[in-house]
Amino acid sequence: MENFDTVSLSFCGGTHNHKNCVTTALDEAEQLCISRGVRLTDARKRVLELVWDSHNPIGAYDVLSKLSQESGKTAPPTVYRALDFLLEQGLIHRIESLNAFVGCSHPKEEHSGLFLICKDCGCAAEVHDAVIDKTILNKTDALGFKAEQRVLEVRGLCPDCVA
Amino acid sequence: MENFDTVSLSFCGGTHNHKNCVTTALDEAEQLCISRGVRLTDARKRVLELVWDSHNPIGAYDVLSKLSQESGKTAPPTVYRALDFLLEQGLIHRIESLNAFVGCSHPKEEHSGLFLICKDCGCAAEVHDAVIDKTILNKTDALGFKAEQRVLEVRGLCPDCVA
DNA sequence: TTCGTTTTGTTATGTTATAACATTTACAAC
DNA sequence: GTTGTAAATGTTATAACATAACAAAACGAA
Repeated sequence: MENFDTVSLSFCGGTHNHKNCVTTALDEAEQLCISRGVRLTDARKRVLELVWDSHNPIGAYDVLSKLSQESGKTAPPTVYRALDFLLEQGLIHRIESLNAFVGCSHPKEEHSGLFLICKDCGCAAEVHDAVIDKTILNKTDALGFKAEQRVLEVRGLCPDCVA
Repeated sequence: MENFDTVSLSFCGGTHNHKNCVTTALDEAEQLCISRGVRLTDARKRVLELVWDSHNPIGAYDVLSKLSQESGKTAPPTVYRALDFLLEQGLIHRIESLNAFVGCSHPKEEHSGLFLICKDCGCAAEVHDAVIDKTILNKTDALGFKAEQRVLEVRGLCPDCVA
């Protein structure tokens, strides 16, 4: 497995051209879906783009309203179905504590990230740490619990908002 | 800090008299609220009892319907207010990935648990592990993120359902 | 007993998510 | 290219989860 000990979505202060992130993510998604033999339809791609466009985690109904603005009346299932597809393919993550979604920048391999959510600016960074993964797995194993999915979210203040 | 490296709510198969758990928890809650100078009113106490009575995590509206059965018409804010109070006092935990609540058996000290949630039987065990706490804190500190609250939930199969 | 605070009641509404079924689209087999 | 089938989308309705706002009651200190 590739080394993921990185902050994949930089904190809000990180000066990066988010447009590039989006383009790259969409291209990767396209390739990935082809290689998996699944269809990244226009609707799904557009939802993925809207999720990425929003720098911060975005709620399903916010995606819905943006979609409605550009395409006329749209109903919740349209959005939820696209989101479900994207979740299945690992192209986005759901932040449980926010009921919101963020793009994933390394969807190739299955993984559970650690999400650092700033209560002040609302930004969310996805972090990976093999030690954390191992530590938690050790614990669940020791208890005879067969772990399948993990939710790990930390709420607090990002470096920019601490300052 | 007391040693919490234990499974505080046993897995569903654990043969324990749950009624005792409930009684003990209610007594403790009573004492704790007195010592903190906050009021564990009848409504709050009853909600706490209902949460404990349910061996598995219980949703706010399930609490509501039980409350309505015994006390006549009850509205959501009644339940949510009680749940909020109990959360503030650390007497219950919220499971984000289930939108549900569980009693906490060691509310004296503030803590963030690890919740093991069985997708089969629906049981949830609260576990504590200082190494996990430290590992995660190390990571957030290293990134300059000031952690305040943590959500750590693992979904899978409990020992009984694996077998 | 009076006053201010906390708690509860009540009504309404906001937010998040899915069920169920009709229609359309993609695409492989012929 | 037509046709059959599966996948995807459209559409309507509703379920599930949560809070805002204001009125009334209960509590407890002065």
